[in-house]
Parts: sequence; structure tokens; C-alpha cells
Amino acid sequence: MSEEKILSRAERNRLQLRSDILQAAFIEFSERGYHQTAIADIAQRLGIGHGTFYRHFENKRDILEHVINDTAVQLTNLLAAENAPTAVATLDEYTEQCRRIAERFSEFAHANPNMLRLVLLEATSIDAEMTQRVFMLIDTGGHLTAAYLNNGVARGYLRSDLDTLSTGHAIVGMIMAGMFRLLSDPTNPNVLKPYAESVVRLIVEGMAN
Amino acid sequence: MSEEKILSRAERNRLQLRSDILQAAFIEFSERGYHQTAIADIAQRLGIGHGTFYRHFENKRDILEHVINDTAVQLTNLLAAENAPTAVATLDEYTEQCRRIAERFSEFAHANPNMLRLVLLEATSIDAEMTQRVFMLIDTGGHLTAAYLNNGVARGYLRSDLDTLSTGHAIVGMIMAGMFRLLSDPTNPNVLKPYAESVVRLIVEGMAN
Amino acid sequence: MSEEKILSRAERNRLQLRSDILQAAFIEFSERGYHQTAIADIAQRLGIGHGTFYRHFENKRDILEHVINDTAVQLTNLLAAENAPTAVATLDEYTEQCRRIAERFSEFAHANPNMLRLVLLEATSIDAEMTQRVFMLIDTGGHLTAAYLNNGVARGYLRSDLDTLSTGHAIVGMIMAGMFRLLSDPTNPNVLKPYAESVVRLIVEGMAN
Amino acid sequence: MSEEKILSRAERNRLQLRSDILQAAFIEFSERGYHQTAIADIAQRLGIGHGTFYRHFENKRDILEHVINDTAVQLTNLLAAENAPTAVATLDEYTEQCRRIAERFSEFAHANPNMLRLVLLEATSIDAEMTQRVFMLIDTGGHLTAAYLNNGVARGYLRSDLDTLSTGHAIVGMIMAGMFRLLSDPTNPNVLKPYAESVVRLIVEGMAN
DNA sequence: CATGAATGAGCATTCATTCAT
DNA sequence: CATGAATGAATGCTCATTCAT
Repeated sequence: MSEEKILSRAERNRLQLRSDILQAAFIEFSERGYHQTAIADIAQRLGIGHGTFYRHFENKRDILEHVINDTAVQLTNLLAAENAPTAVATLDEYTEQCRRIAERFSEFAHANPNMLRLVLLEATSIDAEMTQRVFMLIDTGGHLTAAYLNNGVARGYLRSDLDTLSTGHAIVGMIMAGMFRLLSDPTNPNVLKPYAESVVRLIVEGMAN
Repeated sequence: MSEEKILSRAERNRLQLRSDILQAAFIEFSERGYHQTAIADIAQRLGIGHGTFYRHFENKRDILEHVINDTAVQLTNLLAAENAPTAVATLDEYTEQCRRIAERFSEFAHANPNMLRLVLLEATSIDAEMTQRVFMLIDTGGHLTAAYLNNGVARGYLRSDLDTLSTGHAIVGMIMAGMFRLLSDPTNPNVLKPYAESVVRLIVEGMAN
Repeated sequence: MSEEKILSRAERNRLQLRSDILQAAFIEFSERGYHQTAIADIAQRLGIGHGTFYRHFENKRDILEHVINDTAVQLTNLLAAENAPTAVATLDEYTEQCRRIAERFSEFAHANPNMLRLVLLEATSIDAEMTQRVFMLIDTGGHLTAAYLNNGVARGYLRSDLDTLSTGHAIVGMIMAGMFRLLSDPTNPNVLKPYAESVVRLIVEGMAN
Repeated sequence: MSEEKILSRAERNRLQLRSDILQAAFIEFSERGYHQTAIADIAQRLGIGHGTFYRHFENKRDILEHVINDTAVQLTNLLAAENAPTAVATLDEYTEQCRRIAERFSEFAHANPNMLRLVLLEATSIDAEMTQRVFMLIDTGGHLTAAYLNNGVARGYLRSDLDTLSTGHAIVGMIMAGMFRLLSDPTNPNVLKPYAESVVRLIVEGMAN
């Protein structure tokens, strides 16, 4: 048992360090940008030798991939959380669901602007593969959103001729625009409030008088 | 007078070269990416010495700024073109206007994917200032769109409680999402058709049944 | 007594491991080259931690020295084996002795090309001291060969004005050239046959008609 | 004409610098060894920036190849010089030719020990291709030498059953051994005298009494 | 004014060696 | 005594920028 503890302690330390490096890389990449960040910057932030970095990650591109993946997982979780697509049955309930989701997104975005910055601003300029990854993430968002809309059509509270997939992508676009607005002025804690409400009303009612 | 002609010819040549460099830089930056492009690549594309580059632009960052500015102007022109915000008076006319604008955007996007790539994917990873410039461009788009909406509210075919600015930003978000979709799959010439129609119907009617 | 046995077992294990490391280093150095071999390569080949290496050898250079020394001993043994310099009394016997020695060298070279590669190709590029060691090995070969020649002069079957030392070095040169030829084309099992015969006839008869 | 001069001056400077870099690399590689030499060492020796190096050579391996090639050319020239294989008709003349060639080799070796060091000691430890190049150089030496022997057989002053190619390789081996001896003790200006004489007598007369 | 040779800061990566466990 | 995590010196190479011609 003591041996097991020793092993697990070493293993824990190893995983902890790996996680620390990931976090440090995340901070550097999202704050300074990938190209402006040297491996030495990441190491220095942790007070470790920069050779140590290479004991945990293949190379600079490798850790970016891990950082992006971690972030993508968190962003995907955001959509797939407590508000299941099929949890609502009426237009009013759906509108409330939209407001709750919007609220959750706002909170997340305010709490994690660096994640947005990394995915939306940095990751698209590394190479084609990383850019495709971002596109796929956005595309997945569209499909997940479409699932909500499909529920609405099935339940009858959304119009039956709705192109749910295209509209799902459109909604994701509005969410992204909100993120851009937040990133554009991170100090203002209230940019998203009226924006979210406008989006919710737009998608439910449209603009027509 | 003959000397004036000679000078103006020289001046014309100079401006022509400057313009050629700008175009070459645009192509390289948008195709390979800013960080992956060397000044020598731009010069080689034109068959000029790469020292010549510095006769026309301060440095690499400087030409990116000019390239982005030129592109921003073209993108802004796109919104401000023949379809003036106040040109329509009824909801049907407005819907038609939206479809025309959507069509124009689609054509432009298909014809100039590199412009979109440069602004949306590359420019956001240079530095804070350049990122702000992109944000401002998007913001301007929101304001321009809001002008259309204001007309609709004034004419009475859009609901009077519309938050035109927020909604304008939301519409820009949907346009951006369309651009992302196009960039994500540039070979498919028909991605945007149903998407545009969905967006137009969404903003006019909403999704409610 | 049981403790003595335990100690000696430990000691035996220790010596065995040391020997294993030496062998692994020999293989790596001779196959990939000294500079292309990392300590980790040697350790990995044995499945030991690379820290263990430093329990047995000072540093990378140190183990090369041991590897070279071991190899040098084997090469020296080759010359000093059953065919003693004074074992022959006539030119015919000497010629036969030469053929036997040549045969033995050929077999050895075919069986241990890596030894030759290590000493002739690798060891000369480490540093001045190691290079001198190789030179000394070759020089020793010349002296050992000269001993054979001295016997021939003493017995009267070689010409009395023979510069035995210089000629000994020359013979070693021809042996080395054979080794180079073998290393140059290791797949051909018959390069050395006619070469050895030519050397034997050259040294006994010369080329004159 | 003045323009031609200007161009040729620039070109001359360029070629001169390239040649200087080659020479500096030759010195560093042959004195310290390839692996112990950094590009910065070569640059520093010339007082140039180390970036300049890369304007003239692809990479470190590339310049080694050029250095080796240049050296190989000079070594080959050594054999193919004024003493044509067919220039002699009798054994005495041939013996004299051998002595002249030996003398020339001695002089060259004394004057250019670094060339020998580079080819024989350093080049064999870079990679398989470079090692093969050295082998080919030695092999070429054997063939060139065989041409001399073929002449002797044809003229009748060498025995008709001589395996000229194998014997040519053997003679090259003796030459190489002489080079090794010189490199082994570069200060002694007389090592090669008696050695060369012994080799000449060995190949002409053999050792038999 | 064009040129391109020269420059050197900057960076990713490797690996011999040390040492705490 | 074995281990392998940590280290950082060392180095090959790139490229934006300068400047003499």
C-alpha cells in the first residue's frame, strides 16, 4: 500500500505538472498569441526548465492541439449541459430556455474570455488543419442548436417549414457575434444583456411588425 | 511640361508598383497566412528585390495594415452600395432588399474568399491593435445594418420596440457565420443559398409558428 | 558464507550489467555512430533507466573508451593468436602462415564488421586522444607484423636488407585496405579472397617479372 | 564596360566570400572535427555574421559535402598528375616512377595533413552516404593504381599473372597507412622517407630472399 | 531609386548529466 | 543501487530589417 502511494504520488506529480504546463500554455497562447509565445515563456511562467516542457509534449504545435482540444470540450459541454433540447414543450418555455442558455453563455464568456480568444482569434491562423478544427467546432454548434429547433418543430411551437440546420447555424453566428462583442470590449460587463435579449426576440418573433 | 510628364510617369510607375506589392502581399497573407509569409515571398512573387519592399512600406506589419484597410474598405462598400437603407417602404420590399443584399454578399464571398480569410482568420492573430480593427469593422457592420432597421421602424414595417443596434449586430453575426461556412467548404457553391434564405426568413418572421 | 555468496551474486550481477551496457554501447556506436547515439538509446536497448548508465560509466566518452579498448584487445589478439612469429622456418611455411593469417583476418572481418567500423570509421572523429589511440593500435599492428618479418630475416628466408618495421606498417596498411573494402561492400562475401591472395603474393614475390 | 566591371566585382566578391567560407569550414572541420564545429565558429573565424553562411550554403551538411568534394578533387589530381601510367617501359623506369610518385605524395601529405585528416578521419563518421564517398575515393585510387600495373603487365616488366586490381587496392592501402603514420606524428618530417622506400621495394621485389 | 548581401536576434529542439526518490 | 524527471547549455536555422553599391 505504501508502494502504491509512492507510485501514485509520482504519477500525480507528473499529471499535475502536465496540467500546469497546459494551463500556462493556455494563458500564454490566449493572451499573447501562439506565434508570439515561445516555449521558454511557458516554462518561465511555471519556473521550470524549458527542456522539461518536451518531456510532456511533443512540440509547440502538439501542446496547442491539446489546449485547443481541452477548450473545445469545454465549449461543447456548454451547449450540451442541463438544458436538453427536448426539455420544453411550448413557445413560452422555449423562449425561457433560450434566455437561460443565453445567460449561461454570457456567464461563461465573461468568465472565460481567453477561451474564446484562443479559439476564435488565435487558432484560425496556425494552419489549415487547426482552422478546420475550429470550423468543425462551429459546425457542431450548429447541429446541436438544430436539435433544439427540431424539437420545436416536432412539438409544433416552431413553424413547420423551418430549415432547422441552416437556422441553427445562423443562431450560432449570433452567439459568435456576441462573443466577438465581448472580446471587443471586455471591461463592459453589460454588453451582452441587451444583445442576448434582442437575439432571443429575433429568433422567436422576427422583426416584422 | 515635358518634365512634368516624366515626373508623373515616374509617379504612376511608383504607385503602380506600390499597388502591385499590396496585391501580392494580400495574396500571400490570405493564402499562406501572415506568419507563414516572408517578405521575400512577396517580393519574389513580383520579381522584385525584397529591399524594394521597404521603399514602399515601413515593415511587414505596416503592409498588413494597408492590406487590411483596403479589404475593410471593400467590405464596407459592400454594405453601403446601391441598396440604400431608406430605399424601401414596405415589409415586402424590405424582404426583397434583404434577399438582394444576401445575394450580393454570397457573390462577393464566393468571388473573394481570400478577403474573408484574411480578415476573419488571419488578422485577429497579429496583435491587439489589429484585432481591434477587425472588431471595429464588425461593429461598423452592425451600425450600418442598424440603419436599415431604423428605416424599417420609422416606416412602420418593423416592430417599434426593436433594439435596432443589437439586432444589427446579430444580423452581422449571421452573415459572418455564413462566411465561416463558405470558408469551411470552399468547393461547395451552394452552401449559402439555403442558409441565406433561412436567415432572411428568420429575421423577418422569426421561428415561431 | 551465505552473505559472501549474496555479495558475490550481487557483484556478478553488477559485472553482468556492466558488460551488457558495454555490448549495447558497442552495437549502437558501431551501427549508428557515436555522435548519432544517445545515452538513452543504449539504455533503451537494454531496457534499463538511462540514469543507471552513469552508475557504471563516467560519461559518454568514458564508455566509448571502454568499448574501443575492448575492441582493440580483440583486434590485437587476432594478430597474436596461434600463429607465433617464430613458428615457421622456410619461405613456403611463411607463405602458408600468411595465408592462414589472411584467412583468419577475413573470417574475423566478415564476422565482426562493426568492430572495424567502430575503430576505423567512428573512433577517429571523437577527439585527438581517441584518434591517437587508433593510431597506436595501427602502430602496434605494424610492430607485431615486423616481429614476423624479423623472424624471416633471422631464418634467412626474407631478404636481409628488409626494413622490417616499415614493411610491417605497409602490410598493416594492406590489411586495413582490405577491411575498408569489406566495409564498403559488406554484402559481397568474396571481396577478400582474391585480395588476400594478391597481398600474400605481393609481399612474398613482389610484382616484378 | 564599367557596368560589366561593377557586375563582375560584385560577382567576384561573392565568389571570394564563398571560397573564404569554404576554406574556413575546411580548417574548422579538419582541425576540430565536423561535429565539434558550429556554424558560428566558421562565421566567427571570418568575422561574418552566421546568417551570411546560409546565403552561400544550404546547411552544415551541404558545406561539408563541398569541402569534401574539393578535397577529393585535389586528392584525385594527385594520382592523375604528370606521371601517366603508360609513361614507363622498363622495371627500372617504373621503380623510378614509383619513387617520384611516393615523393609527390609525401610532399603533398606534409603540406596538407588537414586534407588527409578530413577525409580519412572525419568524413567517415558523418553518415552512410559520406562514408561511401570516402570508400569510392579509395576505390578510385585502386583503379587508377591498377592502370599503372596494367601497363607494366602489358610491357612485360610486371609478372603476367598479376591481379592488377587487387594489387592496386593493396598499394593504395600502403599509401593510406603512410598517411596515417604522418597524421599520427605530424611533427616528424622524416617518417615517410624510409616507409616509402620500403613500400617501393616491397611492391617491386617482394620480401623473399 | 532598386537591389540583394549582410546581419543577428530569436526560437524550437536535443541530449548529456544530475539528483531526489 | 536503479530510476527517470528535471535541467539548460548548445546549436542549426529563419527572416525582418538595414545599407552600401
